[in-house]
Amino acid sequence: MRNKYVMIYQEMVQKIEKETFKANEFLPSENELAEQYQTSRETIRKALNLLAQNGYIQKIRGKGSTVIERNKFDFPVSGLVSFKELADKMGERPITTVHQCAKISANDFIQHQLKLKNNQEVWEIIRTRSFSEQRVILDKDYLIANTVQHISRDIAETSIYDYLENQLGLIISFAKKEIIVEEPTEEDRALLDLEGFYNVVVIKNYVYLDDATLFQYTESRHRPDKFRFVDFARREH
Amino acid sequence: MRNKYVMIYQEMVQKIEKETFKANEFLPSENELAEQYQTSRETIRKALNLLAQNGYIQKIRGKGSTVIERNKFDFPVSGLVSFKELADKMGERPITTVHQCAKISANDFIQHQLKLKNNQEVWEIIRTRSFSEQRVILDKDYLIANTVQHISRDIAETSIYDYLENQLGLIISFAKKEIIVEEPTEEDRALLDLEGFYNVVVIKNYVYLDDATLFQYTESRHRPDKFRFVDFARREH
DNA sequence: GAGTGGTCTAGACCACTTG
DNA sequence: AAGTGGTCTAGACCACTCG
Repeated sequence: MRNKYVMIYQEMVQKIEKETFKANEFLPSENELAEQYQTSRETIRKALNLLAQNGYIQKIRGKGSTVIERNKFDFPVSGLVSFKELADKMGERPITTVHQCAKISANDFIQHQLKLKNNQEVWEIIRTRSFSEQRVILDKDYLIANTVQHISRDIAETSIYDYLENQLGLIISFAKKEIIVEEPTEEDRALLDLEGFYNVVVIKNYVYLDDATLFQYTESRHRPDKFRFVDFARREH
Repeated sequence: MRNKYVMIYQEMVQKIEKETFKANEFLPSENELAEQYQTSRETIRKALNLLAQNGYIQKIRGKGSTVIERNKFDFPVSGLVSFKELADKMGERPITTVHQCAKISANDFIQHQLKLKNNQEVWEIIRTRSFSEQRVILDKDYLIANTVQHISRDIAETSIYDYLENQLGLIISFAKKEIIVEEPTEEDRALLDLEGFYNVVVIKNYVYLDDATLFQYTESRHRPDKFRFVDFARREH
């Protein structure tokens, strides 16, 4: 409802998903779109750039913008998408079990990850996710207690992000992720169903707010058969 | 030498890396930069948007743009970066061994991956990468022969991408990646040093040209201890 | 109220593709 | 030559932060 170019972007996403604009066809030209939407060409171009960034269209100089064929299920949209997010989109909701949800004094490891001074407090939340009765993902979250005053078990069971963004009004701006493979720890063995598996895939996630402060460190530890990431990336030139 | 905003972007990247602009400090305002570079504010904004997208700066409304602290070694720059790319940046160049480099008729699997008709030809290139005398990465590349007429063993040994972009003038535009963990195949066991390992990490990569045509499918198969991906991602709002 | 980044405009010139 | 997307401009108004 706010920005014109975001609204145009969203409207065009709809048209692509509803196949008003079909894959491999050309969109109307920028001048035509500017006319249709009663706006300037630069505003249309902002909308088209969003579409291109998110893998909906490919712009071709001198010709026009074509709709990229996308496999709805394999490549849901833009950017890095984890197994849990993919499962959510498919309607397979995991069962979440909260093992720990408490304010603690950060240990050395967490101090280092979150660049904290001595004895700062953090919320530690440890959860497992089960699909078809198998505990396959272990999520360990650490949030700086100065920024997040309180988290209840209920919130941990539903959605922390929803709480942070919609209740507390925090704005998450960017994240740095690292993906590696490790041997399971004793904790992994205890909390996940790892019989017959020799590795876990670990996604380390450093989350920043809109003032560029680091406020959360997360480790998401996956059983390897339930790990899958997809990514759409434009090449830099 | 080309676009003003790209030149400004590159110049500012230099200044950030040389710490003329230091982490957590504010850049000059957009108006000041427009003045300095003798250009319009919109052009400056294009440069700043590139910096923001690539994780160099964070823009804060009403305040200014601050330089994001980046761990040079852990998070080299923007987007998804693989183990091999990370190693390259560290100056640890792997030794490449070419096992196969031939034009073949696509089998069912490759036909499906590259969405080919019957009996189309592809270049099949199979290579291993060794670090410290250990063969840890197996790269299997398939390129549509209509687009790429010829590839020599020499090219496969050095850089295919350099050849495609600089010699053939192909423009690679975007890619879809999928990362999963599998049990090693017999081929993996034969070509990699996998003693004591039970998994390989597989990165499937679908590469598209600037006219949005799919022209390459790659599988990069990593020994799990030599797999590492890092990613910088902005959150969509 | 002064300064910041965010959006939007109307117009210009360019490089590229196609008939 | 006409149409396309790519760049650039100079100016406008807005929402936000901070003293």
